[in-house]
Amino acid sequence: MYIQLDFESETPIYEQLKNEIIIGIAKKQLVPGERLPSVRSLASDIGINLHTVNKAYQQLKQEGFLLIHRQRGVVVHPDGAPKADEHYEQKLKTTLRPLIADSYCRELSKEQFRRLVKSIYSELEEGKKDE
Amino acid sequence: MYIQLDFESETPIYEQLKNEIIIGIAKKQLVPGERLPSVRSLASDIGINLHTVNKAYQQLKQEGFLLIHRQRGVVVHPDGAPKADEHYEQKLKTTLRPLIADSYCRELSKEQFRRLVKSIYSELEEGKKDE
Amino acid sequence: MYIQLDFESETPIYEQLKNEIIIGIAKKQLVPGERLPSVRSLASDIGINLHTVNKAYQQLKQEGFLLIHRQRGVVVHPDGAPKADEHYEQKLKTTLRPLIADSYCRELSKEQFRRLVKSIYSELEEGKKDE
Amino acid sequence: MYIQLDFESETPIYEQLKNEIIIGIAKKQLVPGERLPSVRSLASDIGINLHTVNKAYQQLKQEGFLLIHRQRGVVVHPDGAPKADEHYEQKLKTTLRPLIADSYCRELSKEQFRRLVKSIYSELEEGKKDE
DNA sequence: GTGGTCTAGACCACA
DNA sequence: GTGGTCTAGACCACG
Repeated sequence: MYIQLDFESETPIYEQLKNEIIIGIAKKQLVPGERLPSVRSLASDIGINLHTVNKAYQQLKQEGFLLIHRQRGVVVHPDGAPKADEHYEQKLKTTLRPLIADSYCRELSKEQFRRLVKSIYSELEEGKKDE
Repeated sequence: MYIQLDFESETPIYEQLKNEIIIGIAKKQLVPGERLPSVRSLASDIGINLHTVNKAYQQLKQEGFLLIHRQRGVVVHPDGAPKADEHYEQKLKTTLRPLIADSYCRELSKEQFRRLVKSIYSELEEGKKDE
Repeated sequence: MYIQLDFESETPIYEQLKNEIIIGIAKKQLVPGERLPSVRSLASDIGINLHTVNKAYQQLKQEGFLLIHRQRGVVVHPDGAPKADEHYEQKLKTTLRPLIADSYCRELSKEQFRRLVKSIYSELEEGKKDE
Repeated sequence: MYIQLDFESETPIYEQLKNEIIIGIAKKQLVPGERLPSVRSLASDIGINLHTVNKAYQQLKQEGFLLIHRQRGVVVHPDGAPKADEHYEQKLKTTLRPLIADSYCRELSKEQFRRLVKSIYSELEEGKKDE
């Protein structure tokens, strides 16, 4: 699994890292129960700070994506991530609204938006092969 | 036009304000050429600092949504926002990917996602009435 | 003589107006001794504030481009503008330096810059015809 | 690299600072990838407010001269500034026109102007030595 | 009265 | 220690 970070991005590195891991899980490149590199080794692999990796891991644990065992280290949560509920949908909607409003102002058509979303789903579902 | 801000949110106030304005433009509650409140009056209306409003205005000007007219003050750009191009779509895709991956992990179905997007488009298109 | 103002420009209107008049003089569309419209009429023609026109006229008088008679009104200075001296050249250089540095960083070649300057001189010298 | 500001000037401090940095880049006293002082240290060095420095940095980032790197701080953009295009040339011409018209009225000869421009190019190209 | 500039000082997120 | 955000208050240029 490749982890691509952009050090010039507005998005904090730990956020980017979280995203990459979540995408990895969505693509099934990381499967439930699978072990992730240790904080230390991942940090040195990517060339970032220990604390940064740790922050990403901790938050993903908090959100139910990862489990952190004392012995077995960090693993993808065997039961999968918590399921989307009403509250989750509302939050997602609040995030999506400004993005869609912006694209709407720029005259990106509904159809174009739909295609864009579809292409992302394809990426995720075809993802296993890219590993 | 109502502007609702969440002062507890992680999202900076000026970002929320930018979003509200963009949504207002998308809903056609703010029309091209229309004048926006002065930084001072809007700031005191919302109960925030004028510099915060100014930052939002400046960035929206920079992005092509607003114009600073020497006689009419701050106005919605008469020509509308810059049109979406290939680069814009790529940026949007990069923003959307982690959101979709996350919802995918949480087993939010494609159909549910589609409905969510559709409901946002409805909001925007019906928006004029809410004014 | 056409006066084109951009109300969205960073440049103050009175500055733009001054520039237009100076360009008019350079192009000999305005000749020494020629009378300019009154503050009042020019202001209403262009659709700007009296004070704005007045400010432009006053500064041009200060700089030696115009004469303001009580009876004859505002006229182009019969003796022409004050000649460039060493101090003037230094000031010009200070203004030009950042412009050239900027274009230099953007890899605009010396030759391109030279052509650009030349095209402006041509405009000025051919200007009489455009009147 | 020396930064000389004139606190009495009409030109805003942040503008002067931007100009100094651009000149520094043109002179290759600041090279692509090189790190700039932090807003705080530069501000205290020059004796101005950190927000003023920040404004200059932000605008230069926006214009493509600088990059904010999460690890290395503020750096000169590794790819150099964006290249001059047709639009840039037009903008430059608009800026140059009044300057040239003014000097033309004051009977500064084309040749004198040419020499002045040339001397600025020399400054820039010899600049490395002045460091 | 409008936006633009500048200062000062505080708190926070990030790495 | 870095930049990012927010507040507060002052002065000025512009129209």
